[in-house]
Amino acid sequence: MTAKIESFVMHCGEMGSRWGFNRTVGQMYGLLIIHNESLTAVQISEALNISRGNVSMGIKELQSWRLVQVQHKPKDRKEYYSPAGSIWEMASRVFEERRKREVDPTLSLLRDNLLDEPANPQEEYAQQRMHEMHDLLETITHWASELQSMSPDKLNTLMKLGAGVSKVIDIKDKLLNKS
Amino acid sequence: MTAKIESFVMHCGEMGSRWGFNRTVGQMYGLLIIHNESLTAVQISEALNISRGNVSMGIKELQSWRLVQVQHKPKDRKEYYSPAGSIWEMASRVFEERRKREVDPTLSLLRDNLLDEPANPQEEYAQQRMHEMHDLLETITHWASELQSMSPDKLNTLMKLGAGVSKVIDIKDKLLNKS
DNA sequence: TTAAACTTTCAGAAAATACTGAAACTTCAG
DNA sequence: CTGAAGTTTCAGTATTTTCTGAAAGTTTAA
Repeated sequence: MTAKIESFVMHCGEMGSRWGFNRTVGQMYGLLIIHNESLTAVQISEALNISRGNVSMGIKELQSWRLVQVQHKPKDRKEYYSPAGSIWEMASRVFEERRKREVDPTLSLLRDNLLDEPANPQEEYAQQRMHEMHDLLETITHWASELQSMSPDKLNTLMKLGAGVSKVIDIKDKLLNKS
Repeated sequence: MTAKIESFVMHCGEMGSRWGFNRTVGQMYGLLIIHNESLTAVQISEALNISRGNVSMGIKELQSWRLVQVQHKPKDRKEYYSPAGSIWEMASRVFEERRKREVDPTLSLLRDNLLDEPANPQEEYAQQRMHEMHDLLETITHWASELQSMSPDKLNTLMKLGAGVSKVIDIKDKLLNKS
């Protein structure tokens, strides 16, 4: 590993926990991303100086995020790991998985809590706030999944348009009102 | 605290670490959100059964996220804490702070790493990937900040439109091409 | 079958993180 | 000033999370 590659891998380690996994899992993922060939568990454990068992657990974790692929080579029993999909897909999956872990449970708790009638003024206030949270999270989640269903191309156009969408929507409204 | 309120507060605690802070900070924030009046440090520590010192640290943390406000009441030296801003603003701040903590450092590392020429084919490949990551993160960050600068109203319209934006943009393109 | 070449699991150790409570600090009324 | 009423800090402790390495499990070539 050259210095530059190492700095990237170590950075992924440091950021790991902020991205939703732990240090070694972050390093492993970073390594797989910038390495041009798929790697075996032993290669990973040597490159990062971690135990073989830890690599196994880390791969499992990355698989639960749908971020790694396993390959096999002829005449070779080892498993070869590489990142699953393009950079775009990776970002998309991290985003989606985080939504599942960070938002969905809350949405479901809020829904449950909002089912019963408030028993006193304090609960009424609490429910109001929960209602606001629920609606906001719902809207955002729904929107996010719509965006993810768009083609990368379209999405790119949209993003490049930036706050300009607002104008485009205004134009649409005007057209509709005229007719 | 009634059972329903408690369940919400405890949930915030459990989710705390996934949202970027720790259990008690999550609970504290949950409590402040659903409580209709601002609370003193002692009230918080009693409600959550945590030490006074811990409350102080937690408030500091929440302040670093710009999520709590301090108030004072006449004839009273105590500090009263309440959530800063509407639910919308809270979501927006959490989003923004997370971007700062989770994306900005990586963007800056990538930028640095991309400054020097690759020294060998391996580094060349690595830089290609870093370039892709950089561009993607840059685009998303830029877009996110543009969105955040839009008024909540406009943003809401946009979100409700969902994947429908795509059609609106198509229409715009056709109009432009015709002229 | 067997055994070599792998992978996975998991109990216990190590490391990181969070929490307590007492001491230090701050502010302000008298 | 003084001291009462508050807040903050931080060393030490408790808790949680992560990591290791050896044992158990799996797969396959011969």
